Amino acid sequence: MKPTLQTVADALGISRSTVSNAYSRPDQLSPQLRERILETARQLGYSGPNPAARSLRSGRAGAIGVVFSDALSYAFTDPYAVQFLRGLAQTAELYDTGLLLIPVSKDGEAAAAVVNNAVVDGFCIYCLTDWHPSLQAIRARGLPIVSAERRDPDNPDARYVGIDEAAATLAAGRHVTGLGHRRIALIADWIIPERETRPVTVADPEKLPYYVTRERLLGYRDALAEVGVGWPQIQTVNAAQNSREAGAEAAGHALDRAPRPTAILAVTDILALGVLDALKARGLRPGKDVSVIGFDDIPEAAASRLTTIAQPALEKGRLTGTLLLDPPADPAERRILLPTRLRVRASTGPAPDQ
Amino acid sequence: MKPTLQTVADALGISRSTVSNAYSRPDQLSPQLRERILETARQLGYSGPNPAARSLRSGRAGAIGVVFSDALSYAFTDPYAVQFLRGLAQTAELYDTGLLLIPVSKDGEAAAAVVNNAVVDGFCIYCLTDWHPSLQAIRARGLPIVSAERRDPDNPDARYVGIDEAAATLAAGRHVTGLGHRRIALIADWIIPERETRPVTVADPEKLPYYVTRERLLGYRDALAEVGVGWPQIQTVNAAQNSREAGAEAAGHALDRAPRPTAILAVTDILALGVLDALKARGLRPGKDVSVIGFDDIPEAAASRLTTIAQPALEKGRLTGTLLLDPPADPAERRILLPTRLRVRASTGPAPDQ
DNA sequence: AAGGCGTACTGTATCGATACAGAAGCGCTG
DNA sequence: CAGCGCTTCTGTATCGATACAGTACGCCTT
Repeated sequence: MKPTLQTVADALGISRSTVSNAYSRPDQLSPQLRERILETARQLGYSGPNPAARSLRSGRAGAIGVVFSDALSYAFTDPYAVQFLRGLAQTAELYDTGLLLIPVSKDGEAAAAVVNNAVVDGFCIYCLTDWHPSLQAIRARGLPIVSAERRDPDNPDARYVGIDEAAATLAAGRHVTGLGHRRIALIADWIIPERETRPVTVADPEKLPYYVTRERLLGYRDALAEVGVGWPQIQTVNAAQNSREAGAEAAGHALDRAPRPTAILAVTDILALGVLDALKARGLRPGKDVSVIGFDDIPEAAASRLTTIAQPALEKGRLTGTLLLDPPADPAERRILLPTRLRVRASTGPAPDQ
Repeated sequence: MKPTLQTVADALGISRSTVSNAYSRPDQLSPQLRERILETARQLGYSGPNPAARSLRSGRAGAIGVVFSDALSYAFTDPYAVQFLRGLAQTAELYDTGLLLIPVSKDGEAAAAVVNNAVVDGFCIYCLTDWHPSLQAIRARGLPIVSAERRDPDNPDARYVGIDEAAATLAAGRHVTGLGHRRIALIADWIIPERETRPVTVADPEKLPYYVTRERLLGYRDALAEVGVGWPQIQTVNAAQNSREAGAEAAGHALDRAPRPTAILAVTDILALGVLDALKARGLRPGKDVSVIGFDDIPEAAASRLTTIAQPALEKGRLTGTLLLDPPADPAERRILLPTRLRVRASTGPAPDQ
């Protein structure tokens, strides 16, 4: 039989409450008694209050849940996501809090079940499509939620840390049009719910379901519209997932078609690196024959000389943690928009003469 | 007031147990009643059984704890660690289980507190020095433990997934001595408990406290002994941490000393990449002027043409998860040794004539 | 009609702690 | 020495569920 608080209390002939205080509120008893209690506990092999019981009674969990729409393992494949998580972890550490990574890749019922089972004090949501079934499960829990992405359209007061996605790609788009590019392809994941890499026709980009993809494409749309390139003239290719391979395959669809686009704009660096791979495979020179832009400025982007939009991923993670664990009193400070910056490197250059 | 099981039961005039069964054991009641219960719950805004209460009563937590000795954020910086976690996450996902990342960077008491607060069904331990204070806290919890590293010296029956570290570096060391190298420097983190980058003298490598460093260095020692190079002749440099920068700095200590070593063997790829940086900074050619070996075979290793020892990190993670969540009945199968492979690339070559 | 059996549901004990109100002890004041 | 306030400890109610034994009842045997 595992020892409990009661076991220790009985061994010393004192009250259970006092033993509890020895662990949780050292100021409530004399140091001598506390030391005696801890010593006795050690001898009995009692390892401290049962976390589940403590959590039930106190209402605190000592962990925050991190919910990802994709397979949980995705969290570890994208350097941007890794960087974000690192920031979040840094804050969590400050507050002696654990990070519970929650997989929600399954169907609705299973996803909700996992969310409902999580012993946490709050949720950080991240890369969730607007319609994801786990979202309503998360809301139903009634715990604090911080979006690491966007203002909650249903609840404008909800906390979030984000960037102005559309403004970022607007600037990048202007860079490209300024270089004379007019024949342009856009590559993104989650344009369509299906996981297929293929050209798609998007009637109205405002209606795209996944926030990040939608906003970034809208920024590019607006930049191109400024120079008279209408949305229907822009080729869009869906990538099955956010991976280098999918990016390369998607780029293939754009490149192996005449006339070839002079610029390919991807919504993430991972996809853009795939585009560079596709160029290389075809003997095309980035920034000369075809210009390429990514998003995130992951470390590999600099090494590959990829023009991209930098966003402060680590800071985003840190602030997300702060909003969750120690939110500022002023509600206005609970909504944070971080700056982005266009990083021009060798992968963009003047549009080639045709 | 948040609704509870009782609220729902009262609303329907049925027993609390039945409502509980509707969620946890659907086979115990008729589908019609179950549907009515779930519907009522929905209307009352009841989001399912409270996880802490459920966990307390049932004894199950639906999460496994992952404990790191270093700052929690370290988990996300080393590609090897990331790969391992990915594998672990894949298995966790199969069992609808979350992954609780536990920071144990603090002093003993704080580290133990965090471990004792974790609502988990088991622990995966990983990169913990043998003496780490959280270790005994983890053991005291009495939950299943899987080491992602090594056989537990105190309990040979304990589950683990590991590799034969010493055999791996023995093979790598023979590769180096076969190329004629005799003047050799070893670079490792955790040779000494202090976080300082500097040359150190290790009287007896068998006594090094950190398992991985110890075993890998012992393999190299044995390989060198085979060609008559004794331990005292080998230069050892401690790296303050497992980072590229520390690797470069450590390599500096070895390189800026006459006579210069012809081979530098590092215990991780991250450190070895730093060594390559240091060579570059000095105009030295890897594999010609100085040979370099790493360990892990992270993706960057191939890109940098680094000779290294590959270990199946993803598989290690997956199997660790399986041992924790669904251990094989046969105890012998609970101890797994995975294969490693020497990957010879351009960073090693014949020892230069002097 | 008595007996047996399976299904569907109920009721109570219990998981292991914390919250909170209250009691005891003790030194100090006037 | 009564009265007060402080510190230290006690005792009971409670957190929200699950386990498990037990009841009720319909249906089939014999």
